[in-house]
Amino acid sequence: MVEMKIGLLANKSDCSVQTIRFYEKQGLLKQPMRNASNYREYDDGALKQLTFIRQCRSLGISINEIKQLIVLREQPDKSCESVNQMVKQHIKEVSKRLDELTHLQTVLTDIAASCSAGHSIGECGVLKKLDI
Amino acid sequence: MVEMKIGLLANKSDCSVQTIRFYEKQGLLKQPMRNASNYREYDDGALKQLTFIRQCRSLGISINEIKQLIVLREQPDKSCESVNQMVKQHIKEVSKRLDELTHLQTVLTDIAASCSAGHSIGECGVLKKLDI
DNA sequence: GTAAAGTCTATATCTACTATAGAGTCAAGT
DNA sequence: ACTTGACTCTATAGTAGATATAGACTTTAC
Repeated sequence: MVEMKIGLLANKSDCSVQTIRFYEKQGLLKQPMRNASNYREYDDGALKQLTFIRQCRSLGISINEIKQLIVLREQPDKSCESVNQMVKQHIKEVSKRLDELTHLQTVLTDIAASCSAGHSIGECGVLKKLDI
Repeated sequence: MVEMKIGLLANKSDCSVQTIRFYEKQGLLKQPMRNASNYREYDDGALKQLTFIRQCRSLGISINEIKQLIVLREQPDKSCESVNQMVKQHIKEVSKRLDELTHLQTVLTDIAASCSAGHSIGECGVLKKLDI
């Protein structure tokens, strides 16, 4: 398929129509051609670009970082050091978040276990734990 | 200490001054007394309340849920079932997020490992992986 | 007396979307 | 031809949970 309108692109990319327009406004997707009715017309290149964006987003790469990656991709001769740094940084952040959530899980589980027999707010073990 | 101004409360509660005012506007903290200069004057009860709020927030409990908890706490005779439900729900969500992040970690690690020898954008294994 | 630090309100900014209103367009069915 | 529903358009507002800023006032320390 050579051309498609925004709805079909949304289908193909598992991305809502509004999000596509949002990415365009953010400068992640370049402005597509418009047909006689002012409808956006996309080609397969746009689908590729959008797929790249979604892949990055699913990895927790921010919109600003994606912008940088898009610029970098146009300069094949430059060093890819910053790309590696970005990925390593994300690994660090994810590790940190994993640690936090793991700890949170134990705390929440402990709190849940303290539900007392009476089941009234006044003697609620859960609320007592929340109160530190 | 019987009374304190917002800066000291912020210190004691590990919470910024702006955040305290924000919680007040959200209805989590009741409006404190004001001194002659219109400065907020807090007592230890406010500190306790704020500590409760921060504890809940650190557990991922939303502001709206905290509002509900605050209402519930005033009714000691009612059932604490909804409190338990809330905690259980959070445990579920944290579990889900942990799974997601664990998967993300493996994907990111795999991508990082694909950094090729050349270290140029053009042959960047990392960027190639991002391109699906 | 003056300067720094603290406080006040109101408003804007952040991230990444999501939702809505109101208008225009297009294709299928009757 | 007409209508109905699905699709598209723009512009604007809303979400969560803060965080930051501007401009004015007050207090505190020297």
